Amino acid sequence: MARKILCVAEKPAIARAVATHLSGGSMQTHSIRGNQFVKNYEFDFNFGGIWGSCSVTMTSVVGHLTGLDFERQYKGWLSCPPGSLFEAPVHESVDNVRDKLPIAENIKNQARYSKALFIWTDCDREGEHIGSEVRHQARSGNSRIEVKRAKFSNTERAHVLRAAREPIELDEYQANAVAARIELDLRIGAAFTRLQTLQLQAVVAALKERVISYGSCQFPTLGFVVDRYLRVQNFKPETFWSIKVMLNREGKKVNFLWKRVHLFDRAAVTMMLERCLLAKQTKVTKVNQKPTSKWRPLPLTTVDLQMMGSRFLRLDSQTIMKVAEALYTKGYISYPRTETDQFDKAIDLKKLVEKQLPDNSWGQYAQGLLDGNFRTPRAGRHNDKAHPPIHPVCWVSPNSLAANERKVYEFVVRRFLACCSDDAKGQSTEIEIQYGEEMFHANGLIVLERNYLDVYVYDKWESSQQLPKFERGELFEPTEANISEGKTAAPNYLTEPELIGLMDANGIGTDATMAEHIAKIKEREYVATRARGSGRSAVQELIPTRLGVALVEGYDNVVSGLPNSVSLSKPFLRKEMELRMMEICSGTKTRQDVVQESLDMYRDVFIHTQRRIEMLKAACRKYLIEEAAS
DNA sequence: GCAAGGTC
Repeated sequence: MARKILCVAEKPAIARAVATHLSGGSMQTHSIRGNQFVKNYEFDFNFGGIWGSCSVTMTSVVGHLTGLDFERQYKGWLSCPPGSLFEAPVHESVDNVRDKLPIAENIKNQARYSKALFIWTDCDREGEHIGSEVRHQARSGNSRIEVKRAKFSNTERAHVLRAAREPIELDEYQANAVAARIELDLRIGAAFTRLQTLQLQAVVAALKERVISYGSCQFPTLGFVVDRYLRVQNFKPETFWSIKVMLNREGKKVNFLWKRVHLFDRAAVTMMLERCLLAKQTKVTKVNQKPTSKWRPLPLTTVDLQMMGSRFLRLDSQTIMKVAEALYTKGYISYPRTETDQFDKAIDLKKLVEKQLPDNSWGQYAQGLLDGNFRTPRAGRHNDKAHPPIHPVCWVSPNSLAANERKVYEFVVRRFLACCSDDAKGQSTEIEIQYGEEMFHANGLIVLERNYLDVYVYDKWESSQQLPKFERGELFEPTEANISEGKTAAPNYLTEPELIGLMDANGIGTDATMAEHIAKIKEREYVATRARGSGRSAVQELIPTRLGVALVEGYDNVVSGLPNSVSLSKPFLRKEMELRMMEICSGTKTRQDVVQESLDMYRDVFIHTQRRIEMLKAACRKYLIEEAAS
């Protein structure tokens, strides 16, 4: 067999899974020198039309292979004005940390003897860029090597075999979009970080030796926390009034709620109630009884895992991701970083359900699914075309898991079984009445079939008190009708699941990094966590520190004079960068265009900040000296 | 001593 193909995946686990399928399980495994994670797998495979029978070496990288940095003379913080980092020369090199050099060497050496490089990185934007990094290494060993990539979105056997026989081209546009992102994040992050750190350290003693970093993701993340904090601080409660109608019938109390909910004008409400009382009788205008259901959850994505996890498992998002990664590495659950909330038709879900039969808590439930209760999961609207939704891969005894691992594993399994179940079914009743000119309603619910709720203990859906009988058109005199008074309540401080939801909705960070950004602004002491409530019902809330508030207020003051008022603590700038990346992907803009445009925009803000640096300093003095003293 | 994104 003369021809050799070099396959390179994005991570060791994919290399192993693909090699196993292509070789039918009979590959040879070799460790590489200098890296404990990456392995080379050797076997023969018939690629069909394109390359025919070949010997194959399948290996991997471990995420990005290279990093971008400034030339040496710009590395010292005092070596140049921070603003010059917008233009300073940069270079890409193999990261010397975490044993990446041996991985690069391995690819270069293997490429020497290979006819073709076959890239198996994830089929997303970052994956295309990692593929281009791999290509660069391979070409340094063999400049004439042919380059292809595999198109795949999971490691099901049939799917992998087809991908192996239908190679496509690397998407240069997507790789370029990522290259632009990398350069912008570096230049903008470093320039602003050095500027504000050097300037603010000199103002307040408390900031000496502290790094005050700026990042296009960490600042908007901080902005969300501060925004909510200010809304809580500035909240003024308002009194409102409402009309309540109650009827005693068949020994049951029925409370009717006002259609207007409440008003802030006491006199008006009093007058409305008086008109009701004048009418004496109320008339039933609607009796609506209909079947209703509570939908089973969607297949699990990373964002949902983090949001539901912080809410129900009492773990912060970073812990959840660490634990999920450990479960993935041990082969218990699928890849935990995914945006996909729809299962591919090719996945044999019943086989996965069957694996859970031995479990003491949910084994019986799983059996029920196999005995006829199984339903095809709902399909959400997201598909990253790289990974399936998070699901259990095999059953694992709770005894062999650490406490946090057990919690996360149990959540993943229960969620998966819930997805494969039927919706909960019930009957809802809505009674609407007219009393004078005003409308009121009462709602009832009877849960008839719990279905997925039996296994998905995190959702609550319970029958309300049963309503007595009403008939459309009937008249009755209410037992009570009066005014009730209430006060609007201040919003709560932001919780971690809420913050993740905001980041997700605004495109701040990715599924894999959102937890890191939150951890980063805690590490920088821009925000702190505090428990709201106590015991089992305690919730962690995020509260900005004085420094966090000072930075947001200071920058808002700085840019308030700019014509299109760009705020560094709002998500808009990041969103704009995302839109420009998409333009590179669609071919309407080049990488150079986008880098130039974005740098011009941020350079404006930067120069403005330098000119009005006093406003930033003043905000820090205000919060860190005056307030600390008072 | 800076970023964000991969992954371990």
